[in-house]
Order: sequence, then C-alpha cells, then structure tokens
Amino acid sequence: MRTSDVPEVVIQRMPLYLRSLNDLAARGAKVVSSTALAHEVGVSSAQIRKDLSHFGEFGKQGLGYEVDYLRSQLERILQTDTQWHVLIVGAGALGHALINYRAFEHWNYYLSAVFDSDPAKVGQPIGHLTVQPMSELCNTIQERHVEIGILAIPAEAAQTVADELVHCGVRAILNYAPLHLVLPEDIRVSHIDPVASMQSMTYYL
Amino acid sequence: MRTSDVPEVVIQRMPLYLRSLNDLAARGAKVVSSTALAHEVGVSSAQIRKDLSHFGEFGKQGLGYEVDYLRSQLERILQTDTQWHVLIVGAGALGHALINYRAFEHWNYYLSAVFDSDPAKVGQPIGHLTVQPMSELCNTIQERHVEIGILAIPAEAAQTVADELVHCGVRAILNYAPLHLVLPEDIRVSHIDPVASMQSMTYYL
DNA sequence: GCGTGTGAAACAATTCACAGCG
DNA sequence: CGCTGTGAATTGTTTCACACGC
Repeated sequence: MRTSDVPEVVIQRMPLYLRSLNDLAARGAKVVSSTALAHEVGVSSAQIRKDLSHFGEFGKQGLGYEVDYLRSQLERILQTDTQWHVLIVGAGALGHALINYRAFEHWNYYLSAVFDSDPAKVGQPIGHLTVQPMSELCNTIQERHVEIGILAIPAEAAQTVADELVHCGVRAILNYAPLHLVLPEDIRVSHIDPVASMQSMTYYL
Repeated sequence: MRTSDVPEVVIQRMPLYLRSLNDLAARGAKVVSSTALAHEVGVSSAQIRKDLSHFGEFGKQGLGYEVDYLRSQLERILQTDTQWHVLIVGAGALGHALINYRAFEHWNYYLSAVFDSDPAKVGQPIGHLTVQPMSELCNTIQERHVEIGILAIPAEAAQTVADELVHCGVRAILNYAPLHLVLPEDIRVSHIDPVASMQSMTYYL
C-alpha cells in the first residue's frame, strides 16, 4: 500500500498497537487475536483488522497475530527501527522534563541538542546536554542530521523558530506552543496542548 | 443543542477557536469573519460556521462575529469561566513542569495538590505546592472538591491510581502514562503521549 | 471451530453552494 | 454587497458479516 492512501487516523492508531504489542511481549504473550489486542488498546477488533490490512496480511487465520512478528512489522512501518535525531528549542521546565524523559531514547528518538534564546540559560547542563545559543541552531541541525524539532517555547516565538527549523532542514515538528503553525505541506506537525485537552474535558463535566 | 448530539471532534476544536479569539482580542480585533478565524486556526471557514451552529447563532450576516461576544460564549460552553480544581499524581520532571506551567491558572485550572508514592519526595516543595503522600489522596479530593486529575506517573501504576481517583470522586483525567485506561463511561479521559505523536510523524519521513 | 481479511452497508464528518439578512 | 447559517452532496471512517484457510 502506498503512503498516500492510508488515512491519517490509521497512522495515529498504529503507535497504540505497537505500544500494546510491546506490553504483551513483555508479559510473555506469543500470539494475540485482534479481539484481545482491541481490548488492550481500547478500539474494536474490526478496526484493528482493517487498519492493519492497509499494510499487508500479518495474521494467521484461526490463530491470530504472532506478537513479535507483528511488532517488528509495525516498527518497520512507523520507522521506529531506525535512529532519529531530535532537538529541543526551549530550556524551561518543559524542556527539562523532555530531556529527562527516558521513553524517547527507548523508542530510538535521540535528543541531540537543546537551545534557548536566553543568554542566562546558554551553557547550563541539562541531563546529558548543554544549552546552546540559537545562533548555533542551523549548524547543529545540519552537522548532526537532525530531522525532528520539539518546540517548548512561548507562542510568540514559535512561528519564527519553526520557520528557522524548517529552513535548516528539519522535517517534523512536535509543537508544545499554543498556536497553529503555518508551514510547508511536506513538513509534519504534531501539536500537544494540555489546556485544550482540559477544556475539551470540562465541556462534559 | 444538547450535549449528546455534538460530535466529539467538534468539542476538540472549540478550544482552538477560543484560543485564537483570545489572541485576536489581545491584538485589538473587535470583529472576525469565519474566513479570518479559519485562517488563524488552520481549518476551513465552513467548518467553523458548522461547528458553531451546534451551539447557536453567534454571528451577524454581512459582518462576522464580535470577538468578545463569541469568546464569552465559547468560555461558557467549555465551562472555562468557572474555576476547576486539579491535582497531579507524580512529582517527577513532568509533574514539576506541569506545576510551573502558568497557562493552567490562566485558564482557570487551579493545581490544588501533588502526590507521589516515593517517601523521599513527600514533603518536598514544588512551586506553591508540597508533595503529599498517596494516603492523603482521597481526603484531599473530597475536601478541596477536586474534579480533575493529572497522571504523571509510569504506566505500571497508572490504572491503579486512576481507579483510586475515580473512586474518590474525580470525573476527568489527563493521562500522561503510556497505556489505555479502562474506566467507567462517564469519566472523561484525555491522553497525551509524545512518543505516539513522534511515531505518527516518522511514518511520513 | 476460530479468527483473519475484506467487500458491502451504515454511519459520520466535511465541503459545497446558496438563500437570506443586515 | 458581504458573510452567516444550513440543507444537500460529497467524502471519509467504522462496523457488519461472512468466505476462506489454518
């Protein structure tokens, strides 16, 4: 199947499947049915079968899916079997938390550098990194082949910094700043906004 | 319109509209058309008009929407015009970042308490809070009328703690732990998973 | 028998396009 | 004339239900 005809909602569910397969493997499961996996992930079994069918036939009729095999296939599809170089812009509390978040490295996302525009923060160590000045942004992206940027800065600066990241070669941005980034179509953007999540929930309360 | 017939995707977009209206107001805009707001938010103008129509008629034909009026209506709908009491479980790097994140208070989400199961962390100050032991969870929820819980703990503990939160009266959970929580239907859950967001992006790279 | 993979059917969301009103 | 609000049309997503193969 070609990239362009897999719906984006499907791509967003694939990581959930991968995560559950990982958990199942850790618990010693060798085989899993779509029904069992569905229960684990919180979706319907038909949805899992349909989603996976976009990429091939991974199961065995009457049996289910081999956990290790399906996991390796999902890792290949999501490209989590190769190393990615990531940088963070913003050395505040969020930047700290992200750098200390071990799950990134566990999933092959290596935090290569952290930047901040505040001269008082430049030079400070955070985890295994040292805060660099914004002037070194482009060089670092190109020298270390950074493909992904994380924006952990206030909204005011985010569009400008995002433009710079893209200009220097970054192709995906995880945006923690509360605004809609306008970027070229071929740049992937994911947006995390805890306040928006809260507001959606309080609607129902 | 009744709650139950407004699609969930619409509810998830409402906070984006509110945020942009806030920005527009800060920039001095008095009136905004669906086209202009759409540009700001990154959706189509028809979608904005359709979404808003679920809740009433807020615009003026030939003119657009009064920024302040629409904003106040969205705040009412999302219930961001009332104070909410929030607690955090997990006093790690993420817990620190969340406590220091001023946007919560700005939007009427007051962090009332932080808990951790690690005795070494109990008693430590974080921002304006002091880390409490898990044994005080239920009492605090009930005494301070906490409606929302944030899980900033490892996946292993998350289901157990979520069950406890719900048992003690919490009605919405913002879940940072990488697993699917199984909870009663009337409990709202939002899930934030940076790794899943990354994995969806690297699919396309 | 069991559970996948998949067309067909049902359902949901988005876009279109325009009547209607200020 | 400009822009909202909204049915109708389109497009997209999920569920159903069953043929097929282990």
